[in-house]
Amino acid sequence: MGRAPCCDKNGLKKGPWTPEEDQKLTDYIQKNGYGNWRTLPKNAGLQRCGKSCRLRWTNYLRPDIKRGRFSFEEEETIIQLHSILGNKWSAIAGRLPGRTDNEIKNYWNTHIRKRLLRMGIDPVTHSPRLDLLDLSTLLNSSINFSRLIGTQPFINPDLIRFLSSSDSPNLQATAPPNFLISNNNTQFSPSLPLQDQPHQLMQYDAVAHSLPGFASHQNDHASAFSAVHVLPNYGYYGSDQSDPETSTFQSNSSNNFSFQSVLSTPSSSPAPLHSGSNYNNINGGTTEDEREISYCSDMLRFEIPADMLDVSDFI
DNA sequence: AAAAGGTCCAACCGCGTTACT
DNA sequence: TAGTAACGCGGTTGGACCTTT
Repeated sequence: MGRAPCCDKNGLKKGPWTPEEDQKLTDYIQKNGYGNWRTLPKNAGLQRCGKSCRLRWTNYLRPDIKRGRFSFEEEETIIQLHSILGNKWSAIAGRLPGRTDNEIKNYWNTHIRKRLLRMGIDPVTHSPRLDLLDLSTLLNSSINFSRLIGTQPFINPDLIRFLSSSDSPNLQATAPPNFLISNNNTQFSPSLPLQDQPHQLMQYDAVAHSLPGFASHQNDHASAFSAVHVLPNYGYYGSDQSDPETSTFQSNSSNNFSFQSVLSTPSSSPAPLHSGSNYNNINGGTTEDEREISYCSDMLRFEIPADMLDVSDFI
């Protein structure tokens, strides 16, 4: 019944690989390929289990592995793919030639994740963190605008009560979604990921009003309304927010979200968003802080080639 | 110069899925 | 079809190295 045991676990070596072991593994795979990890260690004369050999090969010895610092474009790609795929490191690695899932995972946890946190962006949801925002500004702008256009408040009264209470110190963008109201009465679905929730638009609406970058709209509610309602699902990148024709995020079509709409490059865009001088020295000594500033200045406009972001096979 | 704290990354662990008998 | 092991993936760890005090 079942397969024969792949190997005798007893007596197998663990821990760091020696140069001799690396050479044995490399020589064997170059001659015979790596079709069967179960029998490979024995045939190659290694006191390792197949799993360890596979890991060593795929993460370190593979000849096509790209070494060295991640480029700015690679970082961007990782961030955007992560916002869509989550912690699907192997899927992300598949879009970054020469990079391994382990390498990307490590880089995310040690660099990108921390940078996003410093920028006030939740690295899990890729949303601005509400606990870092001025909540009174958020509430006032929302309520004042409601008065102006004569509609119901944008924010659920439950949210106001929640924010007013003293026991909500850690409110984030991941706060209970029932606090948010969609203007077309769509409901939160627990089975859907957060980014697919129809009311997320309204969540960004509220957040956007309190972001510094939206200050210029504070005295122009009409334009603020327009801009907010064409925001793509991920607040710091996407298509041209000022042009409703290039976005499927119309105020009356928040259920029409498609990954294609997020991933595709609007034909009306005259140039890649990162073609500016900010990105001319990406691999030539860009510091962590400089990268962070670049991210901050472009939080609301990100773009990468659509073919790189074709994730239809993961959905 | 040395200790403390932080960062980086290779490697291991555990679990879900797939393949085999 | 059931049982078992291999495979592949994401999460975590441990130690080497670096930076700061």
